[in-house]
Amino acid sequence: MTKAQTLAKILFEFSYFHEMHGVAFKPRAYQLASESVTARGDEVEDAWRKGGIKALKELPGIGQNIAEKADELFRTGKIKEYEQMKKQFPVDIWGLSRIEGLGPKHMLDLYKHLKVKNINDLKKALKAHKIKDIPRWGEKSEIKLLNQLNLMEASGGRLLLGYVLPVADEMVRQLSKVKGVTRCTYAGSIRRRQETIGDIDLIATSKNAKSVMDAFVSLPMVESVHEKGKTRSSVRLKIGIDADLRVVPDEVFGATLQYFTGDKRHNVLLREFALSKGYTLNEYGLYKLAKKKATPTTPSPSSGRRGIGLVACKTEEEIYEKLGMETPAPEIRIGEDEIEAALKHKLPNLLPYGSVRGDLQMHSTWSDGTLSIEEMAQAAIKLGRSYIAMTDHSKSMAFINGLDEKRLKQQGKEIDKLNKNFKGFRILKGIECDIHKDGSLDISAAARKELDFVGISVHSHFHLSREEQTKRIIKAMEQPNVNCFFHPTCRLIGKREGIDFDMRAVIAAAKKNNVALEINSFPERSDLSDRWVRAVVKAGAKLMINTDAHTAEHLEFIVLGEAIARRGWATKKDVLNTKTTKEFMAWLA
DNA sequence: GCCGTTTTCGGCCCGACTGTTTTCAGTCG
Repeated sequence: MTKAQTLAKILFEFSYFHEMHGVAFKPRAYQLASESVTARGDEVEDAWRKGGIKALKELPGIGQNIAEKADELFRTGKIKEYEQMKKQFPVDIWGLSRIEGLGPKHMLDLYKHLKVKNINDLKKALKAHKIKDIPRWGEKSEIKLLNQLNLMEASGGRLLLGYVLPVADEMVRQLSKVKGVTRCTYAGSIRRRQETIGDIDLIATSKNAKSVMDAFVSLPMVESVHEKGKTRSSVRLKIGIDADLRVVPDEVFGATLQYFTGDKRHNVLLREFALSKGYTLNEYGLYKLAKKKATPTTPSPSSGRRGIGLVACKTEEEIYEKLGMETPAPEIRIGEDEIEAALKHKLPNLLPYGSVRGDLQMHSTWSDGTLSIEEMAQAAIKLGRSYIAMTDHSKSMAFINGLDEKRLKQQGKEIDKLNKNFKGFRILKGIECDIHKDGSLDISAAARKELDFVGISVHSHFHLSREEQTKRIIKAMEQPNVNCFFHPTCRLIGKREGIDFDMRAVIAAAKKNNVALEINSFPERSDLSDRWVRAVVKAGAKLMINTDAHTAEHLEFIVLGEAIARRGWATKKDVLNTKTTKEFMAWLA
């Protein structure tokens, strides 16, 4: 954990601690401060280094008291008040809070009655069926808690792509600098851009494998070493997953990359197909078999290295080509119909990374964002966007200062003013408009008409019946001046299942009403998922890829959304915000 | 504990659902 992460965690724990004791207002203050620190990361410590407590107080949500605590942490590595609090309440608040539905009051109950301090204690208590006997708890609460624990653990051990990718990039960067390394990259689920990652697979080519291994096990992000061999090592990373490194000779890089990129099902299908054509495929290359009939044993790596019957190994493209097919992009290697399409040379021309020109969902300090409209715009310009839509929340979201029609109008004036100063960049006046239970919208038709862009989304009534939910969403889509349906399923990976509705009916309604479906790039959301993207593409409806940014750094999530689009076989024409500003405005009109 | 072109003191804006209860506490967004 970086110091900023530690600080964010401590502030979060203070928030829960105060909340469980019924303290007013402090919980929210600590919560906001925690989020503010999380959003800014290492910038917080940088600010402190430059300007001490005074600089810390400049950050939103941080006043005298919290600035002093941060100062104490940065100077001494500890916060006294926090240590005292932990003595009084030695509970892993941070860890337990990952369980959905387990809030501060319940945590206090569990500790007071059953001395539950962490996940392990909780499991024991659940097993002994002791939880239902706590006052105000019952059979159902116990079952629900067990289910939520299981749901969290099912996703546990896997981390979201968006948070693993920077670590993997940094490992590749550092290993590439090691003397003797010719090439280094990641393969596996990261290269395929799966939404969650179980471990990091790295490949390097070098004539001096040992020096690469030495460097690998002593990388700063490594916590401990499982094994260290001549060509393969495995380590535990500080972020809580493993990383494996394989070192091979440079000549066989393509074969190794193909082999370790997977996925498993894709490779099985590909190897079966190779066998049927009289080849065999392993991590050292594609080999022609001597006899027509396939040998039951896999050729040993040593025979592979000697190159007996070697047909291809330098690049992936060479291997796929010798097998008579196009090379499927890593993102679509899932062992379904991609090999068939590759053989027919009918693979789609996937949306290239960097195609998105406009980002159409983001938040400012007008609702729950951390930066002003201008700051968000400047950050978007820096990333090369041509246009953005400012889509703060609507009034139903009162707890985060959602906008009513009046404030929306005021915000529009601010945007008009800002737009006058931009050249080749435009802020669209937008809203993230709540869909009410009955499918009506939170912002009036008259007010929507004044906006450039309207996104609609579900933030309430997650548990309607499938029929009601479908009806509600379609009714919302049929309203005038609606352009995009934001994070359609509302799922949060590892935390919350999506809402239940008839997706195909909604896709059809989207097409009919000219409403785009969003690919929300925020790592926890990744919503729509790759599977639904493919359904949208097949149905001929349109997509938009947005970040849902609440701060500047979030704007960089767009590549994650592009990855989802690629995994869903989307091309440039399927995604509306690949259009130029002029084209996009024309579409809106 | 934070915040301030309505305040340096006095606000901090809600509403639904669930599970436990016969009136409400806890959680979420």
